[in-house]
Amino acid sequence: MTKTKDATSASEASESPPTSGAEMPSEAAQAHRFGKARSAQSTALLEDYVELISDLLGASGEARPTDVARRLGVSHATAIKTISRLKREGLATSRPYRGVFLTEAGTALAERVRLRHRLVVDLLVAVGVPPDSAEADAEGIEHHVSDTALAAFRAFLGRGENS
Amino acid sequence: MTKTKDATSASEASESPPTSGAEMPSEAAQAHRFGKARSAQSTALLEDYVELISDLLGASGEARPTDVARRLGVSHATAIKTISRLKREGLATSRPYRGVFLTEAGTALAERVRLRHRLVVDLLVAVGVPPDSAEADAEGIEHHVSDTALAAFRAFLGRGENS
DNA sequence: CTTAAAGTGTAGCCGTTGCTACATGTTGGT
DNA sequence: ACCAACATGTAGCAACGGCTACACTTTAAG
Ligand SMILES: [Mn+2]
Ligand SMILES: [Mn+2]
Ligand SMILES: [Mn+2]
Ligand SMILES: [Mn+2]
Repeated sequence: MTKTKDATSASEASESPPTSGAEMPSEAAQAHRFGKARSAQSTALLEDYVELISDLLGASGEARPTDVARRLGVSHATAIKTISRLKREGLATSRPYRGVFLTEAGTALAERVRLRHRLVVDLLVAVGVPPDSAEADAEGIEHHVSDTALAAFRAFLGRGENS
Repeated sequence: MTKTKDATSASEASESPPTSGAEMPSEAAQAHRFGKARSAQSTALLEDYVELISDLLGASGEARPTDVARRLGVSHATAIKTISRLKREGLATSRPYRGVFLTEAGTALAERVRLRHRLVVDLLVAVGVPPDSAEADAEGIEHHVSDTALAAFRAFLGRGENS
């Protein structure tokens, strides 16, 4: 390697910590925030599946893996694998060739997720986002909105804790 | 197995597609939305790394892998592996034991991400979300806000295309 | 009833993002 | 100059979420 260490000669004089710009949050606080965002990501997929299955059940009485896959834009194999994760986590049930259904926990989650989805879309529209964009962005945003923020959204929209 | 097929006897009469509730979006549109949310997820991590590295460089002149790891709340091995992905994608450079730096592309991305982050926080606060919650939620939300929505946010906040 | 189409399930692959454990390099204190 | 502490890098593991390919079952057409 012949390490020509002296390469660092010119730049080592001014190692001034600028300290000028904006403050950075504490390490602990920042790590906690990033951790929350990561864990939200891990549940986002489950939430989308449960909400979609609930919609399909409500609209046509059944939720077949292929329909779920087509709506999500993934292969049926992927959908089936994720549905088996839903079952593992107690959110859904399914018997071979008989479609997917939601457990009580799954139904409750779907309800919460559906309300949250609508609230997020409504808030985006209320601040001026075009409806199509609002609907598209909400699909990702919804999974990262805390209950605290949801309450604020409701207040802003002039709804008293319902809807 | 002895498949007693007649088990489906009682329930097969009313296979009415309710069709009553809310309309569902078209399969294609919905799949497209979910796909966008998925791809946003895949860049979210890169965005957070780049923004954080930029912050560290601005605040102290250097961004060491261990600092990045502590701020993100992950192990240093994880941080190093992701940093190597940043390098692979042309966003960062680093020489062993010498810290991480951003390429021009990385710097540009960091700038965009920082502005977007601030805009999202400001909008959340403007609609009544407490600052701490706004900051925490923004960390996840930011990665799913389209340029269209950002423009609407700016307009809502009364800022003409800057900041 | 027979057969083709559609749906379902399984297996095996890959890339990403975590982790722990261990090995190696750098640096500061004495 | 030395050694201990710290930082960095590497290896190997696991879970997740994609995919394609193939096998099987159910449903629909004729
Ligand atoms: Mn969603
Ligand atoms: Mn949704
Ligand atoms: Mn973020
Ligand atoms: Mn951010």
